[in-house]
Order: sequence, then structure tokens, then C-alpha cells
Amino acid sequence: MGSVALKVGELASQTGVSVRTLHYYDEIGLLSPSRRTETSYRLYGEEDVIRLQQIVSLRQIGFSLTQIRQCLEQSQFSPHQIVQLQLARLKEQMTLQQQLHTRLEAIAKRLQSMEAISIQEFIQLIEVTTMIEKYYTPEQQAYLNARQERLGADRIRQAEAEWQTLIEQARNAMTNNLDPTSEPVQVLAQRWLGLIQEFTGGNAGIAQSLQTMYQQEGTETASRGALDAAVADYMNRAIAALKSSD
Amino acid sequence: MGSVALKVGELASQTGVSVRTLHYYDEIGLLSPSRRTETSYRLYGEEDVIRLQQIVSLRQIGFSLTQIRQCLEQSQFSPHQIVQLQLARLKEQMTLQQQLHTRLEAIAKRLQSMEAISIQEFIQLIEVTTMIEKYYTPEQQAYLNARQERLGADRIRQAEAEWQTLIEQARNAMTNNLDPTSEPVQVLAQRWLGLIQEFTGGNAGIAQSLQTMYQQEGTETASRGALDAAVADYMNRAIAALKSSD
DNA sequence: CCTTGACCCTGACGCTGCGTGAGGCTCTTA
DNA sequence: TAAGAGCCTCACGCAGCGTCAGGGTCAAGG
Repeated sequence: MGSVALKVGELASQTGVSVRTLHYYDEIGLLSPSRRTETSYRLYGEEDVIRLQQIVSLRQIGFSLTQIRQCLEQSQFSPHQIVQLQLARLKEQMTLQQQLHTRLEAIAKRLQSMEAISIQEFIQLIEVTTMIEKYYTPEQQAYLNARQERLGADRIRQAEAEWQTLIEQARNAMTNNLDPTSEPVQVLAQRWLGLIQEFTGGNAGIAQSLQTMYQQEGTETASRGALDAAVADYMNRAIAALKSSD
Repeated sequence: MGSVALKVGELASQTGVSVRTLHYYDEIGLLSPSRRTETSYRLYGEEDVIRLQQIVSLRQIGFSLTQIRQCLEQSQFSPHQIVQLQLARLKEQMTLQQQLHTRLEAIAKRLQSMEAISIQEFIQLIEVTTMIEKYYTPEQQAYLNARQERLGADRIRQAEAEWQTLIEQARNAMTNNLDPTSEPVQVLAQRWLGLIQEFTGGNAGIAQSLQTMYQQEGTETASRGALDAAVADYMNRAIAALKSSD
């Protein structure tokens, strides 16, 4: 029985565990050296080494120190159950990370086609992305992505500019009390529909999701402040007139 | 300008952020309400609300509060870079989780075919699994899994028992100073080879990995205490003799 | 024998992002 | 005016160590 007796540093360098960690394990009573010198140096015997290896093993499969303690103090302990539980939690985390990943990827992709962006725009981009994630099905998202690539970044920027002028014109018409059914407003309504059409690509599902989003989030939020409820309402009336006369 | 002024609780329930979180953001100077009442109630104005939304957005893509602060204080800030960095770190984490997952799955799988296992055995199982992960290529692991299924749990248990008796017999032969080249020991050597053969399935790569493992980890560790260096050495000589006479 | 340098000891704070009281004002409503 | 709901400011807790700080201990060399 060459009962080995290692000092912390020795055990540490032998197992790759840090000295501080060994101190900590001692502190919380997870692994206390079976002996001490008179000068209170920690002395780890063979059994301690084995226990440490067990601890390391359990850590490697993601167990918390508390779980490990429970395991080693055996009490009521069902490996099968515990592993399943661990697996379940891991899967949860993984799906969360997956979500984060797709989100980040989406943002990264959109960033590429924008170069030199301000913080404001950046945050808007994030908001839009998460909003899209919330209201469009994955298939719809894929569809929109495809459309975006087909249209190209330039056309999209152009469309955004068009929206701005269009909204402004609509607001003017409204403040001037023009009748929504009057011809100039009807023309605006047509351009309005056209732009929406270009965005949805004629996909009814997407148009539906878009509407749901505007309803749920409120016009201002959904349009990121570009559009207010009054103008939206005004133009909706104009569009309704357009359709009925159609 | 209906300059809104929300109290913490109001802002909290409106945005879904907890009161404590708002307190904390104030404490670390990430989001301090622009006003206070004389009785030092926090009053959040519209700009504060906007800032909070920005913070929430950035949190949603996994930014730390420190990162968020840097973003919002804009300084030198390249969204593209930061997102890439974030993505990189996320991917790192995801691969780590992947590893953990495969490890856990492997363990779970082996657990299923064992029912009613002790903690000792459980930890051994983990050690074996991580060791396998370390020394065998993924293809070899797949191969071993397939073989295990083909052999069935019963045969494996049986083989393990055979190993135990075989090792014991070998140890006896050694302590009795039997010549490794003598017939009884040669018979043992043949059974020994046969068992190894059954494990490797005649796959040379696996035999090689197995050897590497025993060399790197040391006989005792690799065999989980079943075999000591002396017996292993003794049997290796016997096997060598077997092969040369072959 | 004394000094030096490598180890060891015991505190104790730091990190992340809040949750969760404790103890004590303030505001509103009946 | 009393009660209940909200607000305030501390301040600890968590998980798992990293990282000093201040001070003994041990073996080797001068």
C-alpha cells in the first residue's frame, strides 16, 4: 500500500485541475483531502484522487457541482433519470441557441447589403428581424428572402424612398381634406397597393401576415414610425373605394 | 408633445421588463430615467422608453449589457463587426453543446441496455465514453456502436465476464511462473486474442486505436483497473510467442 | 546558519444579471 | 385617517472559480 499523498499543487498538475478549484471543492465539501500535515498542508490520498476523477468525469457531461455531490452521496440516484433530465435541459438550450443563431444570421445577411449603417438603423434592423420572425412562418421568411435577393438592394432602397414620398403625399392629401374617393387620392392608393404588391409578391399568406402584424403591433410600431394610424386609416378607405369601383 | 412620464411599475408592465431590471439598469447607468419626482420616484419619458426598447432588442440577439452600452454610446461601433463577433462566439458555444450532446446521447444509449446500474458503474461508463471519444474516430465509433447492437447486451456482458476469468487465469499463470511460451499459457493467449478479435471485429484501425489508448493512458486506466501492467506485459509476450510460432 | 525562491495557507473581492426580501416612505382611495 | 398598493434604497444570493493580498513552510544553496 504505497499510500500516495499529494499536495495540492501536485494533484493539480497531475490532473489538470487548478489549485483554486481544489481549494474550492474542499471549501464546499465536495472533495476534502483525507489528511493534512501539521502545518495544514492538504494531502490527497489515492481515494481522493479517484473521487476527483469521478468529479471531473461528471463535470465533463455537464453536471453541476450540486448534482455531482448528490450523485456521489448516492442517496436516491437514478443515472438513467438524471441523464435524461440533463439531455432535456441541454436540448432546450440548444434550441434557444438555434433561434439566436438564425436571428443573428438573418441580421448578418441583411447587414452585408447595407454597408455603413448607423446605430439607429442597426437597431431598427434588429427590430424588423425579430418582428418578421414573430409574424411570418419560416416558409414565408424564406420566400421573402428569395424575393429580396431577386429584387436587389438598390431596388429595395428605392422602394423605401418611394414609400416615404408616398406616405408624405398621402398625409398632405389627408390634411387638405381631400376625399379618399377623389381621383388624386385614388392614384395614390393605386401606387400604394402596387408597392405592397411588390413586397408581398402576390403571396396572399404574406399579405395576411403583414396585416396581422400591423393589427397586433399597431401601425406606428409595425412601420417603425414611418406611418401613423390616421394616414393608414385614410389610405385604407381610399383603397377600399378603389376596390369597390374596380 | 404629450410628454409621457411613466413610473417604474408602469413602464415595467408595459414592456414586460421587470421592475428590478429597470432598477438595475439605472444602477449601472445603462438606462437612467430622465426625471424624478421630488420624492425620487423614477419618471421615464418617451426617449427613455425608446432607449429601453433598443436595449431589449439588443438583448434579444444575445448582447451583454456591456456590449449594449458600447453600442448605444456609439463611440467606435461597427454593427457588422460586432454581429460577426457575436456569431463566432455563438458558434463556438454551439459546437461545445454539440459535443456535450453526442456524449450524453452515447451515455444514454448505453444506459438503456443496462438497467439498474450503480454509481460506480455509471461513472465508469462516462469515463469509457469520453475515452472512446478521445481515441476513436467518429467512423470507428459508429462501427463499434453497430457491432454492439449486432452482438446484443447479453453477449457483451458475457464477454466481460470472460475477460475477468481470463485475466484471473493469466495472473495465476504469471504468479506460478509459467513460461509464456508453455502450452497452457498459449491457450490462454489464444482465447485472449479471440476476445480482442471479437471486440475489434477484425478492424485494424480499431485495434490500432485500442493500442494507442492503452499506451497513452496506461494499462490500468485504460482497462479501468481490470488489468495491470504486469499481467498485460506477460500476456503480450505469450501472444508474441503465439504469433511467431504461427 | 541564514537566505532565497517555490509552495502552501486562509481570507476576500470580482464577474453576470438580475431575484428576492427587508425596512421604510408615498400616494390614492374609501 | 387608515389601509393597501407602489415606490425607494440597501444588500445578500447564485455558480464556479480567477485573482490578488498577506503571511507561513520547506528544501536547497551560499
